[in-house]
Amino acid sequence: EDNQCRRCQGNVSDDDSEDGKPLTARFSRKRTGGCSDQTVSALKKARPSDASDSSSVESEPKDEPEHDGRKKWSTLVHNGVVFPPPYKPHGVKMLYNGQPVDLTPEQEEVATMFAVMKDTEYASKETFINNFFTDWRKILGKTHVITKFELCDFTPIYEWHLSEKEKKKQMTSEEKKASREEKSQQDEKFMWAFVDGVKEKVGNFRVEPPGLFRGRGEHPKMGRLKRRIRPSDITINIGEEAPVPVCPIPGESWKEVKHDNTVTWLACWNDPINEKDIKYVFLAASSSLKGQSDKEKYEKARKLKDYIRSIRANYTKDFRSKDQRKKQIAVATYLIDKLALRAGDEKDEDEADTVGCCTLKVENVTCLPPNKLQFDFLGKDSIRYYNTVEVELAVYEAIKEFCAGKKKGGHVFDKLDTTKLNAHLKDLMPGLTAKVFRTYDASITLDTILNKETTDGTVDEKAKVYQRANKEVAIICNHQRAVPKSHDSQMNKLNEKIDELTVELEKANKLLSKKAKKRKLVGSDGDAKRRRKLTPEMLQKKLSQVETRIVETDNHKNNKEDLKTVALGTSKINYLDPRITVAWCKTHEVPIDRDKHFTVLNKLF
DNA sequence: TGCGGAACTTAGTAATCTGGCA
DNA sequence: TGCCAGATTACTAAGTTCCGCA
Repeated sequence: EDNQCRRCQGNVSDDDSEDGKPLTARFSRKRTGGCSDQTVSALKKARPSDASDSSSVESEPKDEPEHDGRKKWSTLVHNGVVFPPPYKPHGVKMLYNGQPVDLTPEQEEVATMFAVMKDTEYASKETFINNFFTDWRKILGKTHVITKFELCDFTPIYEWHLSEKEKKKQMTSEEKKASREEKSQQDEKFMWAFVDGVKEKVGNFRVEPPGLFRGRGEHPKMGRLKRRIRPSDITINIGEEAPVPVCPIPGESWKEVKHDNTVTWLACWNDPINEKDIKYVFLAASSSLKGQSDKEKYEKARKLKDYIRSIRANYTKDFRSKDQRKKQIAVATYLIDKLALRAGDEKDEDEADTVGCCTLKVENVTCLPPNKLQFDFLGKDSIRYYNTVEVELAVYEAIKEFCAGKKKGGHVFDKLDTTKLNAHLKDLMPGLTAKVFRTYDASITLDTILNKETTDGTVDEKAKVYQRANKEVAIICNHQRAVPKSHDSQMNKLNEKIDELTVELEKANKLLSKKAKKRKLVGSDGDAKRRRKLTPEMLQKKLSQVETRIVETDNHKNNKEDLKTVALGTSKINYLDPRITVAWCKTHEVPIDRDKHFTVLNKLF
C-alpha cells in the first residue's frame, strides 16, 4: 500500500528480459494491470554520440566561466496582476440531516468548493474530507447547526453546478466568442510586460483563486482551504522608473513594491497553504529571459557529453572506495546517470512522502541475485517508479552493503544529500548538477532515435519517428499520466471499425471470387445492380484500400493503447532540445511549422 | 557546514482550441 | 455543421538549485 502509485492500484510484474549488458543494455519492465503497461526502459543501448561508445569523438573539456548573470534587466514595466472576481452567492441550499440550511455567502463559497469536487477522487479521501471540514467549521462558527460531515448533503449545490456548466455549454458560438473577446480585452493590459523596452508575454498574471488544496498523492494538507489572496499579500517587482501598477481593489494596497533587477519575477505572494512557500508571477516561456535560460540548460547538457567518460571512470573507480561517503556518491551518481533519477531532496513532515535518488529508503530497493536491483518508490507528484535493472556487480554489492542492518525507513545513502552530491558533481564539471543528467539522457535518446530511424519516407512517416523518440524520452523520465477517461470507449470504437472493415473485406473477397467464376451476376435488388457494375479491377482496388485501412486502424489502436499512460507533453516542453529537432527537420526536409509537433520551438525561435 | 529562504524549473490535470470527418 | 479526437494552453503543485547567514 505504501508504494501504491496514485494513479492505479494495479499489480506490477517484472519481465526480466534484460540482455545482460549492464551499461548498454535495454532495461525493460512490464506492468500487468498496473497503470503503465508500456515497456519502461532506461534505453541505454546504442548511444552513438555517447562517450561510452569508443567511436565517439571526445573533445577536451573546456572550462568556460559561468556568466555572472546577476542583473537580469535594466528596465521593467508591467501592469501588475489580475484578481479573481469576488464570490457571487447562488443561494442554493445544501441539506443537513435532510433539511435545507442557511449559509452566509462566505460559508456557501467553501461548501460550493467542496460540492463541485463530487466526481473527483478527492471527495472520497478521508484526509481531504477531514481537512476541508475542519477549515469549513472555522468559518461556520462554533454555534452553527452543522457539526457532523456525515449529515451533510451537498447534492443540491452539485446539481446547480452541473446546470451552470450545461448552460455554458449551450451558449451559441456567437455568445461564446463575445465572452471570449470581452475576457481577452480585460486581460490585454496585464498580458504584456516591457523588459528593457521589449514587449514580452507575461505567464501567469492571474492571482490564484481561493479553493480547496489539491495536493497530490497522500498529501497531509489536501482539502485545506486556500484562502483568497488580497493586494496586501502581494509584492510587486518593477523597474524604478516605471509607474507602480494601480491596486485594482479600492481601499486596499500592495504589501510592498520592490525594484530588484537580479530576479525575473514581476509579483509574488506567500502560499496560504505553506506560508513559507512563495508563489511567483513570471514571464511566459516564449519570453527571451526564459528562452535564454532554456538555452543554457540544453548547452550544459551538451557540455556533459565532453565530460561523461571521465565522470564514469571517476565513479567506477570509487565503487570500491573504503571511504563510505565517496562510495555512496559514486553509486548514487551511477544510478542518476544510468536511470535518469531525480536528485531527491529531503521532504518535510507536512508534504507527501516521496523520494528521489539521495532519499531512497531501504524498502525502495530490492537486491535480486546475482546483480539486479528492483526499484519501487513514489517519485515527484507521487508517480510510481518501478524498474528492475541489471547493474555492475560492484554497484549491486555496494547497495547490499548500504542497506545491511538498516531498518525500514532507513536511508540507503545515509552519508549523502543533494548538496554534497551536487558539490561533488561541480568538481567534475563546472555547473554540473544531478538534473543535467536527465536533460543529457533525453538529448542523447532523441538524437539517436531520430538519426537511426528516419528513412526516406513521407513527412507523416518522419513525424511518427519524432513521436516515437518523444515517447522514449518520456519513458526514460518516467512521465506518466492517468488513463484518459474516454480511453475505453475510443478503443471500443476502433475495434468496431476494424470489425466493420473486416466484414467489408470478406464481402469484397467473396464477390471477387464469384466474378472470377462468372463474369455476370444476375440479381433484382439495387445492391446487386450496383455490384454488377463493379469490374474485377475495381474490386481488387477496393480490396487493397480496405486492407490498408484495417492496418492503419489497427496501428492507430495499438499506438493509443501503448501511449495511454505515457505523458508526452512534459518531455516535449522541458527535455527535447529544439536544436536537435531543427537540425533533424533540416536534414530530412521536414517543414518546421508543419504541425503542432514542433510548436515548442516557439520558445527558442 | 548546515539550514532555510528564495528563485526558478519541472510536472500532471483540466479547460480550451482546432482541424478533420461523417 | 456539428462532433470528436488530439493538441495546446492554463493552472498550480512539486520538485531542484542557489545563496546568504549563523
